[in-house]
Amino acid sequence: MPELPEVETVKNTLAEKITGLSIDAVDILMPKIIRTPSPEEFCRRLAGQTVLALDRRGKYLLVRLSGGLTLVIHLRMTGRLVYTTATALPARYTHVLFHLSNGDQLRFSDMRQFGRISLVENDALPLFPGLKDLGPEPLSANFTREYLQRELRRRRTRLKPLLLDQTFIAGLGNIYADEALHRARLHPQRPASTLSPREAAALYRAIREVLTEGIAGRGTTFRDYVDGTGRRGGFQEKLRVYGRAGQPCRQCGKPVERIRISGRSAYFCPGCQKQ
DNA sequence: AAGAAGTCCTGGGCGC
DNA sequence: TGCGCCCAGGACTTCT
Repeated sequence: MPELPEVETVKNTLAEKITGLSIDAVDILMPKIIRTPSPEEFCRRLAGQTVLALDRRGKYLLVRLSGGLTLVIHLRMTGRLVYTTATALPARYTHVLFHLSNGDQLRFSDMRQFGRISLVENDALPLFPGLKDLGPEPLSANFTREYLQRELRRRRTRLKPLLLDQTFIAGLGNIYADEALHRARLHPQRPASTLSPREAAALYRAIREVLTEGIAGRGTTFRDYVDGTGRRGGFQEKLRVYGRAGQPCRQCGKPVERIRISGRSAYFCPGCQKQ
């Protein structure tokens, strides 16, 4: 599941390949993947534009183009964006093909068809649904210990759903949220407003640490994730709780537990993360 | 207004 | 062995 470290890795690997190239043409094999504008307008407006740079905001990949346009791409669960030669055999579930000016291709594939691609004018980006309400970037200077502490105090919800709330903090998903809580030794059910300043500081440190290490590990391939060149991540080897129900905690040896919190699974160690 | 639940989607794991 | 049920989950919409 592409979360912040995975999207950052896709961004970095693709930037190397496609920056400076232009998009000659686009084939849309599954129209619903294009959120906006219409598929026809999407192809027409994209043709001839040059890739200026790649950025990331939360789990959104932003492809900055000439003509004052930005491609906004969300991979959701199983989406992949991979640079290939034109002759490479198309992966299963390939839904959109971008023909590049050097003869190679950028291909979007997605088994579960949850991912979405939009073409947005730069002026409209700050208002774009999904982007406009995103919380702070956890690795930027905007995300401070004070912000986290202040926001935790005024929320009545539990820690796990709060970390998944993209308007609270951008980029965390189920994997890194569980890993951050384990590192901070905090129970996922803990009401956010009950954290002491010391615990809030531990959570702040854990979030930044786990995301930084995730990026250094080139992301987590739990199932489907690959980077912009088709390579798997390496951080799955370093996971302490996510997907490890029944296996011993790497810190204390107690078996990792899996519970459901507001419809989502949460992995935690009952020894390290007391209620 | 905030929080919870429903929706989309398909491969894989499990039970019988 | 094989069928069918159910689960995984990010963001958006709908409900309470």
